[in-house]
Amino acid sequence: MGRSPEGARRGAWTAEEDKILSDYINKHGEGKWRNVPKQTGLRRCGKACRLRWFNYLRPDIKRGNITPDEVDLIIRLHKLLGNRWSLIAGRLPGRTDNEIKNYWNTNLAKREWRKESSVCQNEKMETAEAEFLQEPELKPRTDQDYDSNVAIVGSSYADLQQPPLNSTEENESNFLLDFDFDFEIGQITFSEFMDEDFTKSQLFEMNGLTSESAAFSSETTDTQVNWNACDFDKSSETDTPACSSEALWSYSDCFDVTLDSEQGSWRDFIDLAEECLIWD
DNA sequence: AATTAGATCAACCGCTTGTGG
DNA sequence: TCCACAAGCGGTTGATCTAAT
Repeated sequence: MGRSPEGARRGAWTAEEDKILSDYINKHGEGKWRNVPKQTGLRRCGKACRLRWFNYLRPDIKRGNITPDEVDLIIRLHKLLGNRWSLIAGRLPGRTDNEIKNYWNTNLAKREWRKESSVCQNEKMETAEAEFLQEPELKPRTDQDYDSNVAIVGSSYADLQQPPLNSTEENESNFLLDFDFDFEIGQITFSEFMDEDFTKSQLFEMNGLTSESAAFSSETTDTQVNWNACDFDKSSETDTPACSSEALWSYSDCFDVTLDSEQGSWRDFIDLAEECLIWD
């Protein structure tokens, strides 16, 4: 869609316009936004109607200040996802992508930038490297953890932080710095996700692929993984403790994560996963 | 009280993606 | 496979508010 059609009103919405739009959506449901102005008489383009509904009129919109918990989550999600506001908003019930984007640009971006710039460049490099290479701190599992539906991820993923056992210095570096994957999950358990999807050898088996260097993909009934140029090899493991969590991780969006020294470590990713599990 | 600068956020715009014929 | 249309997304704009002078 391009510019607003000739004659369409622009600028702030009036209470009357809001009521007309709300009444229409409540009666007919969302969708067919182009029809909305025609059928309601609103002098707004369909796109503007959609935006107004999603960002302001929806009944489940949460009003009021962003809480410290939400701020923390936004920062962590942004670290992993970048400016993918819609994805970030999807993990903050009642918040819109526009709201989060505005909040980031007016509050957090500057704060994060100041934090970043206060660290000496050399120090920063050392810290990032140290964090990246650090062993993950595995949380002890307790009954309370299960009761509160907090997912505790076991040591099955700890191995993911390790370079391939037979790695050379060169591909170890690639593993740590250039690991890149896309995945799309319908609804699987976290243990399935961790134990199955991250096993390159299994994926190769599933696809009958043999080339270590080729990009490859796997499709099962509920999981799709596209994995590129990964040097990870888990096949040499003899004992992989099962992940303790049986919580479902429901995540229907395509979730792109690039794990490199700039964006974060495996630990960041696992932290994020835990956040998701707590909500679900 | 008036002016100005900076902050905020709703709304807009252009582009991309998804879908159906 | 192509095309047209609808929907979604993220960057940007500009009106309004607020604090400082």
